[in-house]
Amino acid sequence: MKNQQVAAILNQIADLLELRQESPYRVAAYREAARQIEGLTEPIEAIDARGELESIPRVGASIAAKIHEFLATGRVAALDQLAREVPSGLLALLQVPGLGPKRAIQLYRELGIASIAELREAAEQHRIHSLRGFGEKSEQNLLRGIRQLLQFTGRLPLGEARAVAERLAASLRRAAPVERVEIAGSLRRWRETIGDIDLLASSRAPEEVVAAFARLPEVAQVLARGETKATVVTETGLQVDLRVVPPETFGAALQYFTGSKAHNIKLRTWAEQRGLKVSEYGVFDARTDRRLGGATEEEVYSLVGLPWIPPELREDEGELEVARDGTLPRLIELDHLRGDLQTHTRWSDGHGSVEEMARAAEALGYDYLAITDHSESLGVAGGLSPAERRAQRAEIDAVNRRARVRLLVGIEAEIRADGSLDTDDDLLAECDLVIAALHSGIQQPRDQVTRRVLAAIRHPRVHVIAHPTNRLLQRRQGADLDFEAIFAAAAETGTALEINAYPDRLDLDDVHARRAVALGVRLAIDTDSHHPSHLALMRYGVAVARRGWVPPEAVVNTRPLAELRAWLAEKRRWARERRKAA
DNA sequence: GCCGTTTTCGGCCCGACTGTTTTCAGTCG
Repeated sequence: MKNQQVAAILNQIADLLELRQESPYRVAAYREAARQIEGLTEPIEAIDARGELESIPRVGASIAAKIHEFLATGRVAALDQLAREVPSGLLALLQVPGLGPKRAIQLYRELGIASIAELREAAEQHRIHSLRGFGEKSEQNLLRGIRQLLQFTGRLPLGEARAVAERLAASLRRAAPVERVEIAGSLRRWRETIGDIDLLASSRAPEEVVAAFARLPEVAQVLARGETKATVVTETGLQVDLRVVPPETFGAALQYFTGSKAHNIKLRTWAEQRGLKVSEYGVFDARTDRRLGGATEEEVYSLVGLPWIPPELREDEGELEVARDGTLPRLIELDHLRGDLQTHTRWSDGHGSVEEMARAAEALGYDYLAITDHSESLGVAGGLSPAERRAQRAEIDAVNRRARVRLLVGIEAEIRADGSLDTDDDLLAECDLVIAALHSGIQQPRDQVTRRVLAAIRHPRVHVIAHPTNRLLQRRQGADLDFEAIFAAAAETGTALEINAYPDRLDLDDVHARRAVALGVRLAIDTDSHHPSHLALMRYGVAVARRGWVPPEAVVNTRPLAELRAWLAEKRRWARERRKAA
């Protein structure tokens, strides 16, 4: 699947066009197309083979031809041509915060700077401040931008950023005269990785709020500070933007700063067609400039003729269109979950006892909890031998006799290199719930690794496929699975695919979850807890599901225990019927 | 370069902050 490579090439063309100071709309066109392709679940090779590249939104004849050329030859002549005209190091300069195409070009033309190293050297030798449009401050800012780039290049996983943002918001509520403080930006949309934190506050005394924000102990450095907004860096190198607005415009501001950019552009364009103007200050009559509202987000959407749209959907992936048609999906919520289907205890590599896990589940109000310690072959994770598993079952039975929550006897079995499971059928038969997972050989070629997962899906005892790709966010690429085949088999057999809520995994991701549900696949949202406190991570899995337009009825662990058991029995019925047919 | 319940051509969201300037360009989100 070459989708990410194609997207990278289009983004590269956009960068080069920007450095040549081509039309910003042309530049944006390439970036928009790249974004669309990043979000596809289907391999772009398959779309190209059908001759349907132009059916992808924002891909027209010109970009389609370049994609086709790349897939056929591995090169794009237009890109090679551009690359010859623009020194390669200039692209790297655009990564420096605060340095855009105009000044990057100027630095190249006037000082011959074409790499980050040369930029740093020139700034340190004070050769930049005398250029027209630059000054002492610009020179220092460039050095600071370089440091920031080198120290903190990647994006932060959602879980870490969320924790920092919630702490900062709470500190600000205590330290400043604010009515409200909310997390906005991609964090409010629960994107899986976060570039920076956006906070929005409402207050009658914005300057006091900005001042208090700049003084928070978590703040290491203030990058910019005005009357109503500030940008700071935390001790951990994370950038945080605060914006302060009066209460009557809070809704419009929250809507605006939540994004996404693409969602807002379309919303504003639609508003304009209705004779309205939408900004972070409210909704206005375009002709008279009279303000029509904006105290709440509901008001903003309503004035544009739309119902309120949940932040997780605001990616311009069709949500505005279904909102207009009155067919927004009903999304799953944390409260819908009745239990957790993947957890580990001290018996394998977890850190809590069966009893402690049960208590934690009861504290969350769950009806049931599956204990799914690793099977024997996963030695690194302390997998259980058959004898240990029988001893564990006795312990689970004992806890079940006194606990309010119902513990299910489960197992996380390994999918071996040949697609078989590492655990005997009779042991699987003793379990209430069988989860199968890939932990090794995930870098196998697409066909091979897909065949293994398909075999597990078709195994008569398997109920759930855990973390299907086994990716680790920003650390390990997941398996290159043929998801169309996986979804078809999962739908046919009634096997659930997991959305693993553990913040390092989030696997399935939002895009695949949406496609799976569209094809009738059932999902399970599990925390994969290795500690009683991990059960609370469920909200990250719910966020992925919501971003994937997943309704509660598509998720098996929203069901009451009796209905969950009925679903568990269905798979065995499917297997029996299949045997009969064969 | 893309796109169309205004348009197949002429648009393409809109405002804050910084640092340099004496009214604004560049950058960012």
